[in-house]
Amino acid sequence: MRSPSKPNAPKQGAAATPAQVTTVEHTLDTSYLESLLGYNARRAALSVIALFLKRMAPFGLKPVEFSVLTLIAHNPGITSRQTCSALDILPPNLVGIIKSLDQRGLIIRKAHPTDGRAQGLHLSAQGRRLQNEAQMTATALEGDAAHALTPAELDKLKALLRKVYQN
Amino acid sequence: MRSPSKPNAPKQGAAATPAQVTTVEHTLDTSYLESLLGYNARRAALSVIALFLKRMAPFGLKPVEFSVLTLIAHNPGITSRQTCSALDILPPNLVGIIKSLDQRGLIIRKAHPTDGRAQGLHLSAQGRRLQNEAQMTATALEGDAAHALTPAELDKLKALLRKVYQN
DNA sequence: TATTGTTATACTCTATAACTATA
DNA sequence: TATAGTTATAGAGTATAACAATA
Repeated sequence: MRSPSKPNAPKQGAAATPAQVTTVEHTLDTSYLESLLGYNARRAALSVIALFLKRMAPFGLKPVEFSVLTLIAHNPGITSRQTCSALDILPPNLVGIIKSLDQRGLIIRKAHPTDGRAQGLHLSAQGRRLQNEAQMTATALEGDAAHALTPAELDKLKALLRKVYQN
Repeated sequence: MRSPSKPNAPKQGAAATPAQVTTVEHTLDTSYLESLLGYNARRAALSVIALFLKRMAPFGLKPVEFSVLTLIAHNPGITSRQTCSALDILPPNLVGIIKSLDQRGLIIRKAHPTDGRAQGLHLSAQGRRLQNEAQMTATALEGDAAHALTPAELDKLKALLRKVYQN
């Protein structure tokens, strides 16, 4: 997470000391790194995810688990393989997640109607309830994670981000 | 990485099949996830970083190593502790990075002028050359990572991202 | 022959506790 | 007493190879 411990950011009231700054003043030059898309995207993502983790803790859901649950909710009968493609997860790494959600009684694995190898994923009644509450929490979190942005700016930001990673 | 294997994205030419889609058509509904800031920020960050990793491989630099090297280049004499704060890295995790850069002859650790516990970090001549080339590569990468965006959109995106994680 | 779900496994990243030497 | 750098270590996340069952 590493959130509540960042006493950085150039204090505005810092009376411009001439040249030699021998004191413990954190007047570091990070301007170049802050000009890079990857650096900014990663820092922003970690910041939002830190808040996500805190708010989702009561539901026992980490980001990927929420994504999987939400994907199943909106696509009943989806297979593991499709879930992997959609979320860019490797199949071996999804196995444990699915197993965990299954053991918690949140999802149900049914035999696939046409493909004997695959299995369709569905939410249980309990899973539907939890996903519904979690989704409302995630939606409410949006404004808080980007409290420095106007709603229009937030929409613009998300649209630009999608243009970066889609195709 | 997980880049060269994403045959997702709703194909435009897909003739709208009525209702029952039993074929292996990946018409998954990911619209809700794509409405979330955290999801979009993470996907975009991973996409940019994947390209970064590829382009920086010739220099033997991973994102964090590049960040550390660049921070030292622009702030000669910076301490490990300051580096940790600026990049949101935990001290134990920086030790190995510094040690590696030192053993590669890219940085030099000098005794801190006033604090006997600390040590100032500096680039060697070789480190300066490598950082310079890597920085030019990173700058050139910007446009390619966000080829779907105009230069103005890219600037706007980075400004919005900074507003999310700063303060 | 190719694909789905799976196991086993390795490698990286991130996090906590505790030590030493200096302040 | 607090801080800088460090060690050791645990836990999460991410990656590859290989297998059985089915297509």
